[in-house]
Amino acid sequence: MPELPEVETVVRGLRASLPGCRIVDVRLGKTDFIENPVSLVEHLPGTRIAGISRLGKFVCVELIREGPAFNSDPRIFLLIHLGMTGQLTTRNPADAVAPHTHGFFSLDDGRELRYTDIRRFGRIFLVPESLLPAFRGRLGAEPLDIGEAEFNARLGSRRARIKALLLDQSVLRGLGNIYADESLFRARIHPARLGSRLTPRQLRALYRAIRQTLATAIRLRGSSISDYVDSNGNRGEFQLRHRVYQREGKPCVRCGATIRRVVVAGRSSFFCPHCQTVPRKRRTRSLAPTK
DNA sequence: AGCTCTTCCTGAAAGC
DNA sequence: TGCTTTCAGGAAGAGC
Repeated sequence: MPELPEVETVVRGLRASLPGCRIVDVRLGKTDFIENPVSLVEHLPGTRIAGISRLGKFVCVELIREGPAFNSDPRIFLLIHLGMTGQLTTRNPADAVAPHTHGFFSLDDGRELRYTDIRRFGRIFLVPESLLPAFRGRLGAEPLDIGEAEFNARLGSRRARIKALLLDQSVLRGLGNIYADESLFRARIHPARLGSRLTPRQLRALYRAIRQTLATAIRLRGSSISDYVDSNGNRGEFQLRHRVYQREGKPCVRCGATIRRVVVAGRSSFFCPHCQTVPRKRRTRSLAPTK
């Protein structure tokens, strides 16, 4: 499933060849996951791709409407969330169309940008430039940009479980189930521990673990565990480095204990019960000698 | 504030 | 063998 490293890989691939191209035609299949399909067909043809970037798990395509009619607000942003099974690839029109392909964006150089999404958990919508800051404001901080002090403030003050906080896109933007679990393992923190119960040392370890995990995953072009492929249709390799994710019942690479799975924040959470100690239940003072 | 449950969707895997 | 059921999960919304 595409999380920050996968989306970053897709974005880098698209950035290598799309900027400068003009969108000449838009065709859509099923549109129940598209916020306003008519607006795509109306507004995209004729725009030029000025840049491709990533906002959390969103691919952000910067488009410029050229011509005198658009002097006031010429810039629009096409936001694409890949959901669970979304794929964004550049193809030639003659290439076979993969099943569940629901978006075709024809380019003036003859190629086609295609959106494929088996489960249609993705989202596609347009944001005018004037509304982009508001959209960005609803998302949390970029995990690779945030400083340690702000990281501590955002996570260390919260009484929710750390796993829930890592998955909450309004806290940090871009982490999903894989990288949350992998980062917690590397920081030796149990997923059910409360943010406010983390020690300064643990917060530091987590901050570093997230950065290191994401950086390595980007270097290996993401994790391909089900449908993920990059913009050229290639799979990533970070799934080979997973230490806990989907490794229930297997030995911990660090200590040999058996990896376990629990549900935290409604999500499967894989962890090593030896390396990531279970938070202690709150104790009453009954342990003190009664006399 | 934060938790659980539900909804969306499909295909893989488990169950019978 | 083949059909049916269950499950996974990102995000949003409801209800507690």
